[in-house]
Amino acid sequence: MKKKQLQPECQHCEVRFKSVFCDLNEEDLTTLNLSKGCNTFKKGQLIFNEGGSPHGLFCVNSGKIKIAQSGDEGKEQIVRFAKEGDILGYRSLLSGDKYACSATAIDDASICFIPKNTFFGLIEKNTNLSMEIMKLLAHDLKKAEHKITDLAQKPVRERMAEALLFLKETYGYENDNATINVSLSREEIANMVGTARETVTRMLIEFKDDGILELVGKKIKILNQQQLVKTANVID
Amino acid sequence: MKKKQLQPECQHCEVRFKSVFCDLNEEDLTTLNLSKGCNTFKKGQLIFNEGGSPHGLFCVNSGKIKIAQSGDEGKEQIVRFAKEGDILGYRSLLSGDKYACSATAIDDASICFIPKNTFFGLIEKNTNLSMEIMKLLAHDLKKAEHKITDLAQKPVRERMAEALLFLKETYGYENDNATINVSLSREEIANMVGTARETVTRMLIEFKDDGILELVGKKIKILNQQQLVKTANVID
DNA sequence: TTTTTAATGTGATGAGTATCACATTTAGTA
DNA sequence: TACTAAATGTGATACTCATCACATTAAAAA
Repeated sequence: MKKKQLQPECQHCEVRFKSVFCDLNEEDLTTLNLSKGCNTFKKGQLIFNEGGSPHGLFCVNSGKIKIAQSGDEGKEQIVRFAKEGDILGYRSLLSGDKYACSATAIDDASICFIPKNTFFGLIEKNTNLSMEIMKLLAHDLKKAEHKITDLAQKPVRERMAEALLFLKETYGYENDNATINVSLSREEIANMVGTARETVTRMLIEFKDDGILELVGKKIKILNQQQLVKTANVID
Repeated sequence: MKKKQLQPECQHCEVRFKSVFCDLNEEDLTTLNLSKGCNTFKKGQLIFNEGGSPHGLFCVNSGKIKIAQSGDEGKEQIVRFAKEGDILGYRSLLSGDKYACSATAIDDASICFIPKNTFFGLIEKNTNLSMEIMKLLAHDLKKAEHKITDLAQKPVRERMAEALLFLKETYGYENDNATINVSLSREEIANMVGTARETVTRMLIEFKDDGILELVGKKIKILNQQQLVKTANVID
């Protein structure tokens, strides 16, 4: 029986090349590897909590994560998602704030933790890493501002369609090349779109009746992507 | 008669200390000064346009600027504001995209332009500058995600109150220590809050009737800040 | 399995706010 | 100054979508 590799090495990390650490040299990689720790999280488990102090950076080995903040009367608002190769907690770490969001596993996940000092040390040495982080933040900001415009101006039906396309972009398809590779509750979808759970149910059924989707439990299969794009009414 | 200083020097720039360039050394400052150009913009004038290619960074000497994108059916959505000491166009420049927003002067402005190469050169040399940019982006992202949650969950009245507090934070008061130091049309306020022009009118009158505000033309005077904060229903 | 709990579906109802149409005021221009 | 255009105010109306209440189904626990 093969021994379970609880502490994978950064030098041989498969997802590193998809990450901001893709260009690190051997020396830095060793530093990173020696100071990092790896943990597993069960589906539903909290990774970090809104209001807490960041002590480092999380680096996702595998699994799916939602990043959300609590709004009016504690209602969850999902603002981002993460997957393997993504990092978590960088926003708060860089701005020096407490966490403005919490991160929760929406699937079993394996996540490394990189202490604050190690991370800042790497940034200081490594212009390329800084650049990657800036690109990441700039990309997040673009997405966020696009979402602001959507929320302010688009009806639920369009936002719903756009959300499904976004989930497909983020997590891809299952083997059938049609089913979105993530399971979210209707409520989570609502908290992502900015609507009520009941409205999500109704919209999904509408889309199904229009022949755009097929629904099997929490799984969503896209039957007519073109129609979905049209429904989303996206310009870009 | 004193000669008009069309090309102010970075070395003696008053607003530099409020900016991301606050820690630049003399050498870098000279580089910056030699390659930069300075322009004036009239109220209403476009500084850069959504869809255009960024060739550099703008640095605001004086004036007030709105950063907006066009959403559904071309409707303007204001996503950020800028003032003296702020930089413009960094998001697109860093992510390598075309401009996702346009920037327009909402007051006569004086703005320097820093060529792309100069800026990236400075970033490469200057860890501290990178860090400042990262902080800036992280801060913007935090604000944007907060706004997402607001738009998704709060009623117009609360968002309206929050917008007024935000404008006061950004541009401060006039000499009377009560009037918000910026003039926006009702429509611009609507495009900031994510509501209709008519609703802005009604909300402002509501606030006035509640004794929270005084309205003189486009100027808004805050009479009862405490009540305004309560109305905004902000947690943080 | 049975029992319990959570998640989802469904119809009815109403609140919040957009939209429309037009009056009125303000600002810009001749 | 008068004239024109733009911005703002105002009431009526309509419509999207949240909310509530409850039925139904699925998942978890006993």
